[in-house]
Amino acid sequence: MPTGQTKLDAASPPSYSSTVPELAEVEFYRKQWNPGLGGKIRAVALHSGKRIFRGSDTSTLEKFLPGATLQKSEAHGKQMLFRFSKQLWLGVHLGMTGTLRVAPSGFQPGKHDHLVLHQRGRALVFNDPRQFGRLRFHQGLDVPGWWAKLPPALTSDSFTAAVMGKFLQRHRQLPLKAALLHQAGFPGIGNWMADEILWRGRLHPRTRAGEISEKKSRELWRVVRFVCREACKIIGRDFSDPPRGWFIHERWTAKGRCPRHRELLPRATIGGRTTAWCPKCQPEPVSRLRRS
DNA sequence: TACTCTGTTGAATA
DNA sequence: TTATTCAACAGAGT
Repeated sequence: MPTGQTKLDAASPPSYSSTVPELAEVEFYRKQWNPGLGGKIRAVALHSGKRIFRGSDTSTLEKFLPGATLQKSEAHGKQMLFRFSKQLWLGVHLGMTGTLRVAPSGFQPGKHDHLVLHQRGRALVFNDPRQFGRLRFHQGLDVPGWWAKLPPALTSDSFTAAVMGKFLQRHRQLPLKAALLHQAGFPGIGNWMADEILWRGRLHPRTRAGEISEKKSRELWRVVRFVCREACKIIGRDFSDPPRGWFIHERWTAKGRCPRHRELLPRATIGGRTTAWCPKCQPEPVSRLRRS
């Protein structure tokens, strides 16, 4: 191995600090099972009774999935849906610590490998130590109801500035940071993406969602689109680092500095999550200052 | 050893 | 109806 290289295989965690799956990371993990597309499931191994399967009957999964063929997969925000023959579906949410990977045949599941789909020549593995994720089994001609009801994907044509504006108005009292984390309006946005978006939009994370001007709202919409598209291109492809100059690189430690002018970034819990911002680019909203 | 921190979702509470 | 808080969980760090 060349000097200075970390020991990483193809499906290993990212080199930057976020291991938590958001929009782009989910897309990356979805593709990890691609080698199994078109392949028949020969056997299933799972940890029944684990929280990860909440709401699903694992015995029917064990009964019906063997013999079925993996046909297709899709990602939508933080959700994934795997379609099998025989009208079988597997919904996957990675939570905070979930991953998908391919292992060699004969794979022996470890403590946190809660689901293993054995195919000829390989095993499709779902691993999640903390089990904040979820596996949902569904039988039926149509996609599961929860999948059909997902809000417009942020990179799709149906996520318009008007749709976003309406959502912000409905939750006008929420700090923008909390609104961006709301999966019903911004499916796929997580903590680092929310901070990245607010920094680029030059909006303080505590700004109330209903408080921003039409113009600012439109800018925010453009930034949401940009960050989602770029992240999918960069991270979603092969888990590469976003380029220098992205806020993501600075927001992890107390020593982070604004990429624009090296201002030290304060950190606080906003919307229940650790949040970093630049006081120079993202001034505190006026209405808040008056109130306090 | 014991304690804190991590960040997602959904249930409970206000 | 919407906003806020907290439990679920496991491991790394102090």
